[in-house]
Amino acid sequence: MDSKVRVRFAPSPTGGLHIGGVRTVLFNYLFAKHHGGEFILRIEDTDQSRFVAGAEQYILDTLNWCGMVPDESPVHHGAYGPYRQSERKHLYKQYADQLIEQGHAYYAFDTAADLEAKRNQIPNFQYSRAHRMEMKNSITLSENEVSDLLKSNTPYVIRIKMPEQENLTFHDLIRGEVSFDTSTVDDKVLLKADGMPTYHLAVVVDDHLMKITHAFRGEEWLPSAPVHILLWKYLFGLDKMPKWAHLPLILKPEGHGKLSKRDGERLGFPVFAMDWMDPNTKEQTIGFKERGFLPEALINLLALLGWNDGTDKEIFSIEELISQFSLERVHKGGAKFDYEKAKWFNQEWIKKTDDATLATLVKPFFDDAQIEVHEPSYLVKVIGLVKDRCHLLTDFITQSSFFFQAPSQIDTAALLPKWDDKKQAFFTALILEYQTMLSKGEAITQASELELHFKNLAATHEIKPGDLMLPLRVMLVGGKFGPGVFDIIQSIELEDAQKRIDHSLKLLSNK
RNA sequence: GGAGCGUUCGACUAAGGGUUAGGUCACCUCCCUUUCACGGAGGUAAUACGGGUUCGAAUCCCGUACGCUCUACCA
Repeated sequence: MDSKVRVRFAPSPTGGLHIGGVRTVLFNYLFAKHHGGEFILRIEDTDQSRFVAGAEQYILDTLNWCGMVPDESPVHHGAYGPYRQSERKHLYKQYADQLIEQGHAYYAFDTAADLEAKRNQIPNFQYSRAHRMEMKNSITLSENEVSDLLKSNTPYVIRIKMPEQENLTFHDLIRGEVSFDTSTVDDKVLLKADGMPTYHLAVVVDDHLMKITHAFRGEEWLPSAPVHILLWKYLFGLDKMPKWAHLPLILKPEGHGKLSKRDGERLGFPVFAMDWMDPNTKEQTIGFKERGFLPEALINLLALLGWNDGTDKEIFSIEELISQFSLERVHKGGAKFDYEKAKWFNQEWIKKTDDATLATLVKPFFDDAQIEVHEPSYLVKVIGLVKDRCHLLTDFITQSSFFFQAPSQIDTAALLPKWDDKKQAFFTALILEYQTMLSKGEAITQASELELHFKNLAATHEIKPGDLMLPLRVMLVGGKFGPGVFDIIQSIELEDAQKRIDHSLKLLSNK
C-alpha cells in the first residue's frame, strides 16, 4: 500500500439511518481497519431544503452504538475539516470556475419553469448534447449576453459539458471493468443557483481534499460514476482518483426493489438502526436497538448480507470481520433482507453474551415495562435461566416477568378440561405443606428437593406427577411456557409459589 | 424509452471447467424435554431460458427473458 488507506461515509442528514447505510459504513470501516487506515464521516448537507434537525447527531449516535467510531468527523476533528459540506461552501466555486475556463462546464440560466416546460414538451428530455443547444446557457448565448446576465445577478447553475461519444472505462473493485458512453449521460448540474455544489462536484472535490484513497458507495451511484470520473480527470488527474467500489443493495424481503422504511412498517420489522422521530412530522420509526437487537448481531447480519469469508462460518465478531474482510468476496448482486434470519443472528449473539452483560442491557427494557428489579444478581440468575429461549432482548420480558411479579393472567382455559376434585385436593394439600414448612422455618430451597417432595405428595394422592406438572406451571407463570417449574419455585421462593397456587385454585373453583 | 448492473433451494450463500451442487435461516419429521425453547438426527427444496466452445459447463462465449438502479438546481 503506497499511502495510508482513507475511506469516508458521506450521508445526508435527512432522517434515520437505514440498514443499507449502516452496511455501507460497515464495509468502509472494515476495509479501513483491515488495512490499518482511517475512517472519516463527512456530512453531505448541501441541500438545505432537505436538512433535518437532529439527523447528524442521530448518525453519530448510531455509529457509536455500532462500535464504528470515525477517526475524523464534525465532532472528532482531524486535519481535513470542516467535515460538513455546508461549512465548505466557499471551497467549491473555484473548481466549477476552473471547469468553465477549461471548457468542460458552462453556465445555464434556464429557470425551473423553463426546464419543466421542456420536459413536458419532449418525452425523456435530457439536458445533454441532444438538447443543450435549445437552452439558455453560455454555449448558446453570446459572450456579451452571458456577462450581462451574470452582472445583473441572474440566477444560474453550472453544468458539466459531457463530451461526445467518449468511452469511459474504470475499474470497480467489486464489479471489475465498467464502461459508459459519455454521450448517454446528461449535463449534470455541478453548482446550484444558491452557490452550493451538488453531490457530483462535492464528492469529487472533498474526496480529493480529504485525501480519500477508496470510495465505497451504494450501487445506485453507478450510473453517475462517469460524471465523477470525468471531474477527476479534469480537476485533479485520474492517477489521484480513489479506487471505487459500488456496493450491492439490500432488497425487500418479498418482491423486488430497494428495502425501504415503508417495508419495515408494512412487514413489521425495523429498517433503521435506532429509533428515529422525524422532528417535522413527529412520525416515530422503530430501530433495531429498541427492538432488542445487540449491535454485534446487527453488524454480523449486515456483514453477511453480500459478503462471506468463503467458509461455512456465519458468526463473526467485529474483530474477526476486520481481519477476514476483503472486497473481492463482496457480491455483485443485491440481497433480500430476511427478518427471521436477522433474529437468528441476534439469538446467537444473546447466547454468546454473558449473563451479567445481558442483565445491564435488558434492564432498560424492564424499566420501560415497569417491572421492578430489586436485586441485580437475581436478574442475572433469571437471565441465565431463560436466555436460550430469547431471540430479542425484548423477549426477556415475556419470558421472565413472572420471576418478578405474579402473572396478571392465568390461562385457566388450558387446565379446565382436565381439572377435577383429585387435583384440587392435591394442590390444596401442597400449599398446606408449603405453609407448614414456612411457619416452621424449614422451607426447601433446592429445585431437586422441591421436585422430590412434589412427586412424593403426588404418590400419596395416587396421581401421576405428569398430570400435575402442567397445572403447576400454568399456576406459576400464567401459561404453557418458561423454564423448569422447580427452578421457578426455587427462584421465586416457597411463599410466593404458595400464594400463586392458592390464587389459581380460587380461580379454578369459581369456574 | 435510454444507460448501467445483476440472476444457484422460499431467503442468505458455497462451489470459478470434473462434487450424489455443500452450509445456514425458514418449513416438515423424529429424539431429548412431564411446558415453551435450546440441543441432536433426518427430510423437502436450486444452477432463469436457448444456443455454442469442450471428452466434460452452475462455472467460459453469444443471444433471449426477467429483475434492479439511475435517468432532479436529492443524495
